[in-house]
Amino acid sequence: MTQNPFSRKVIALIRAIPAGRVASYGGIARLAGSPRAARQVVRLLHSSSRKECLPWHRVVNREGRIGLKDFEGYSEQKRRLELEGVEFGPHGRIYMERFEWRPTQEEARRIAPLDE
DNA sequence: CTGGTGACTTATC
DNA sequence: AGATAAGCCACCA
Repeated sequence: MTQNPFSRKVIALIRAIPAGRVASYGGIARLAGSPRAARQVVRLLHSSSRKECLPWHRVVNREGRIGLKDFEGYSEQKRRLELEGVEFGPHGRIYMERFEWRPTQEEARRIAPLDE
């Protein structure tokens, strides 16, 4: 399991993304208290998405585009999202203004307390 | 310790 | 819109 606070928060936050919504790597990192740690979110998705049963497909990049390459599961992620009602526009870009999950400060703190 | 790496992001052109 | 560069940070060989 992940012991350090940052990792635990990231895991908790990803788990909290509602179906039909998405979050960005940087957004999760920001909610977890480290705005610059987007690449650590990626690392955790690699190491824990399966073991922690995370809704990994709900995490995309800031532009609303899927980060995976075609041979890495791009189509599976897109399929999972579309199944949840997430809509893609031109250039495989999700309408983030409609689908990005933006919890309030209080919700975020409830999910990932700052004092761990 | 050092250097390489990544499902990123921001700034610039 | 696409390309490039630099910053980022935890992990790992």
